[in-house]
Amino acid sequence: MLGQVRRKRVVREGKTVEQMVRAIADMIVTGQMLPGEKLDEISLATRFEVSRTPVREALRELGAMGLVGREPNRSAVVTNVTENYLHSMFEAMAELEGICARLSAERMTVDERRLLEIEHRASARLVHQGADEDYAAYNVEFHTRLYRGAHNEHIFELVTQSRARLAPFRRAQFRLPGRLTKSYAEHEAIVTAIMRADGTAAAQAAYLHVEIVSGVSAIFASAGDQ
Amino acid sequence: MLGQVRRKRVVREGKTVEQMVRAIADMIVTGQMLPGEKLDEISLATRFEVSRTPVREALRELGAMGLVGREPNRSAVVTNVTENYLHSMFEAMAELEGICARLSAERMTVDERRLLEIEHRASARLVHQGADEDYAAYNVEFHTRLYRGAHNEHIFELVTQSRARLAPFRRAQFRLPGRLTKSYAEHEAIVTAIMRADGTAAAQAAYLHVEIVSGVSAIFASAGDQ
DNA sequence: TTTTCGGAAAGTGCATACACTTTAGGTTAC
DNA sequence: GTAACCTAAAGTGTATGCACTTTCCGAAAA
Repeated sequence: MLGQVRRKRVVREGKTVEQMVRAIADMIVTGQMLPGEKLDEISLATRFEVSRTPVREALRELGAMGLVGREPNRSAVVTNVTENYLHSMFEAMAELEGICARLSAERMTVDERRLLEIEHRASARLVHQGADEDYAAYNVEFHTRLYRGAHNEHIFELVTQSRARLAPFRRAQFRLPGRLTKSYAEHEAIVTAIMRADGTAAAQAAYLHVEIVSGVSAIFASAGDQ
Repeated sequence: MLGQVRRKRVVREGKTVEQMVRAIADMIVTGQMLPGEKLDEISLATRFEVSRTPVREALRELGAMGLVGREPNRSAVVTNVTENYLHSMFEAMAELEGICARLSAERMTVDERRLLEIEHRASARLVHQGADEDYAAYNVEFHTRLYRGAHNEHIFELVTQSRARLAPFRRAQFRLPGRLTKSYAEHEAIVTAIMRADGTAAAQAAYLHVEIVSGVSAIFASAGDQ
């Protein structure tokens, strides 16, 4: 059974690296890999059953995305930011979400508005059930809707990218008692303003919402420091 | 003299890829390479006197930065965006600069404010001389000062990255007659607002400034389309 | 006991090799 | 003359090899 190496698809679709990037990014964003953890090329190569070459390319891309840090001649490391930088990311997030909310209030189509409101109302059930996992998933969707509603591709990319980078540091915010209910109320303010096409109010409500999340998450972030 | 291959530094500082990224990015941003142009790995490898391996990593990174586009089994291409996307980038830029200006108005130290004003006044000379090259260089500095003045690292990164991606499409704006003088006047409005610590006015002035640049540059962008 | 030093083991950086894909001409069929 | 096909050349995707660097650990020195 020597050399029985199951040649994975010999057809070249050029997707190997992309898949690895997604897989690794997901592990980082969902917290299966923690800030500070090392990512050595050989282990990853073994894990994904490829050679080091595509692994290196994936790490390079993750580095450019800001999810891992790289220094010459040493292993890539899941990005761990200073408290100061973390704060700047939350602030940036608040500003960006504010912009998205304002633009959404001004530009969302009738359908987009309707869907936003319907889904928001529906999320009340999750709050009452105290289903934090499900609410967290809904929450991601809610914010994505806001980003899309701004009808600006580049801003969408910026805010999405920022959110991914921030994700490893804001885990588990909904486990705090009462946070679910408050989050719902904050969403309510944003939705209402958007339905009224009141850009200023929407921006303000969104900014406040992120600022609160920032405060809640910071606790967890500092707890995870080494 | 066979195999006389001038071993480039045998010492591994791990900077090869980084240097190439910078070099290529610079060519794209300064317009030595135009949107749509192909970047084939072999030519680049020859040009930089390295093998394809580091070239590929550099291209991967440039791809993540948004400066080149990549598709499976074909050469990397200098990013060429749709008019729609270009518009979204300009709008994002205006929003981001608005934020930076507002935060600068609120947060710049006394020294930063002083320097901003002094340099701004000094740039009047370049305007009178009609030195568009030099003014363009100063202009980059001026905006960088604004980005830094916001005292937010992440926003600085976002806006810097966006500016780089936009650069290939806004070349030569200062060659339009009268643009230099108008640009100076717009800067003046921003500087004045910042000196007065009037965040709202600064944001508004900065937004307007970018919006005007956007209009001016769009002409060139569409002229460069293929 | 702690520090310092040496050297093997583990890991990164780049070159090279080769399989596979796309591209570009030229040739044949219509 | 044009369209369809075929094939060689050019180019990309990944594996492998080797030089170099970092890391780790045990032995010697303080």
